[in-house]
Amino acid sequence: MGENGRKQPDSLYKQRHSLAHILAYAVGDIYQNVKYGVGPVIDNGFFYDFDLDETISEDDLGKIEKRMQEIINKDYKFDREEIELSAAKERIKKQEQPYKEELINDILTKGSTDIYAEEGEDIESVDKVSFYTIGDFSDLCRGGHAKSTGKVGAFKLTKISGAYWRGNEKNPQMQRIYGVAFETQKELDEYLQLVEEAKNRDHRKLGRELDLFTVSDLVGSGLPLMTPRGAVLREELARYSQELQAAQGFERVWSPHIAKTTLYEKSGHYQKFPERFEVSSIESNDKFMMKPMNCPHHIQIFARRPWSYRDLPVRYMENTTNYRDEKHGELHGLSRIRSLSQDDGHVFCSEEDIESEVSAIVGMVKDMYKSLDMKFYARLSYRDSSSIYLGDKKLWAKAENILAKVAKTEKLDFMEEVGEAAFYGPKIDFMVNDSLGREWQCATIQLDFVQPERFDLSYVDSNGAEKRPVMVHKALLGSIERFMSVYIEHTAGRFPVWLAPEQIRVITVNQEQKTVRFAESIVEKAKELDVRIGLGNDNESVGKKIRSSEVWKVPYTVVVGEKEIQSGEVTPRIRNDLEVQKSHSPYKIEDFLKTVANEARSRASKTSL
RNA sequence: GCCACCUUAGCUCAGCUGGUUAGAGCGGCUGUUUUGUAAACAGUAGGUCGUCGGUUCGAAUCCGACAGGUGGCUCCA
Repeated sequence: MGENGRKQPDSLYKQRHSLAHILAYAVGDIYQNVKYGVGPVIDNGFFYDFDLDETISEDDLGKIEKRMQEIINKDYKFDREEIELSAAKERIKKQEQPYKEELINDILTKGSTDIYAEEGEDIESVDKVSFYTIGDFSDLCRGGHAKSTGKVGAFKLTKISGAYWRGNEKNPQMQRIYGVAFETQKELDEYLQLVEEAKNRDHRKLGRELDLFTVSDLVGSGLPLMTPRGAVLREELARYSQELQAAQGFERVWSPHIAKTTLYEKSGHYQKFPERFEVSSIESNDKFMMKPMNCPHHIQIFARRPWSYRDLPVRYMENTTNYRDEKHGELHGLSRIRSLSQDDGHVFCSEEDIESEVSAIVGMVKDMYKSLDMKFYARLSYRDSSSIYLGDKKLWAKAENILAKVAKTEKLDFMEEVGEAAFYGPKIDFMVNDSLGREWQCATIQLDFVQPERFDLSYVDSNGAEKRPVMVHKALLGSIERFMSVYIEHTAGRFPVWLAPEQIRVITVNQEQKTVRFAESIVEKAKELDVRIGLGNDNESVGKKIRSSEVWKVPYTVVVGEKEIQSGEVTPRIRNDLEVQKSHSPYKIEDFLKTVANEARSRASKTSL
């Protein structure tokens, strides 16, 4: 029973749980020799795992749904029965259900079916288990059901997948059938519509339609290529991140994309990165690898010379690409790739400076997501009592207090989670909400007590004593490509002016010399002001060219013809999501262009025209 | 990597159970038109139907392998 399941309203939870049973009943009716796994409630519905002789495909879902509906129509009561464990074991043995038998055995030895529970650890005295029966289908189950099969709301089977028994790839693979379910058909329809909307906003679809990026089989999967338009978006985001950091004293550094593996052996990353790309040299015996992260490089830049407490904090930033050989099946558009760029940065400071440094970075995160018009909350991740965490316990406690204090003084919307810290230090992860209500981890601030130790970093304090600096890792966007995927879906490709690959499109009313020359003069003036402008001078109707500009989601479209040539004024057509109020008045061309340039510079999310 | 599904023109997709020269819309190109705020008209070029192999008189269609893609593989009676 997942945490997620528990957060649901009780009645909905019971309906979904009941549907899982009904699904199992239906599958048992349709197929021979069905071995049942587990069937829990999940975020928007339920699933059930089966071990079947034949493989089912999505085409079979309709058939199963139909049988489920029949069971629902019969309105069977959910009958609860409590029996002794030993009797239950016998009963299941007779049914020849090996998976259920394993569960019973776990209850017997561990008092729980939790796969993470250690044998012998906190054995509850369980002597009875319950079975729930509907019609002639009976299942071992803790409970939580609707009164009868007729009271389960609206559902739809959605997909099918392979899933290992108890999530362990050494175990047999079972067939998992997923369903979504809600109290009413209306809610179900709304949910399905949201899924549909998400499909329409899929960044891979928009990436193609708006010509932002491409993938090539020859270059390799998970290695996206940025087109001119995509490169603009990417550069603008990256530039903003660096401007925010530079304002807080971060200096730009640069490091090569490969390094000797000994660097990562020393940092401790080598063992922790089985998904590394190794690089061999024909000339030398040294082993190299593509850098999976940047901290060891920045550490080496810091370590080049001795430091005084007067020099601290030292802050380095670099927008650069890391390489990680992710599992093939996990690659996805721009969000899960093998060459990911980070707006990375590292601070080397004294313990006393942690608070002000973290606070400054929190300030950047706020600025960044305000400009991007996205809401977020913070998750403070602390250590628990387990032994995986390295570094001085007192320092940990102090640092965790500092993070909490900063979260309060910065008035962050935050939650605290014990046991979620990195092994090298506590952290703040920022969870960004997109316009469809989904959550993404983007920005992060991580304290690190381990790497300064491993690389023996030091500075001289005011008493002349050698001291160990603390390291702070930070990223505002996280992976820039991944952020792009989130942002493309958040905006549905309707970027604000400062990020739009094409900010203005000039459309000609005809192809007469005079008109074309006038349009070209506007393009030239715009370019002088660093405004990104396109020219729509095809031999097409004005309506067609306006449509094209809309389809490409260009913020401003201006049509020029005789009238504009005479007046020297244009009436920009504004993309509707940017409009504050509708008052399309004519602007002198120079004023219009300057306003657009200013909007871009100020990173405004709405138009001021 | 594992499970299921998919792969036909630059894009979106037809092509029924194998049967003449594989189709459409958009986009591209050429021409006509010279357009005033979300799609003018006509013509035309694009495809060894993902790759390789097999079955067959005959394969886009059936079978197999491989490649690439999509959804999932975290939710524990």
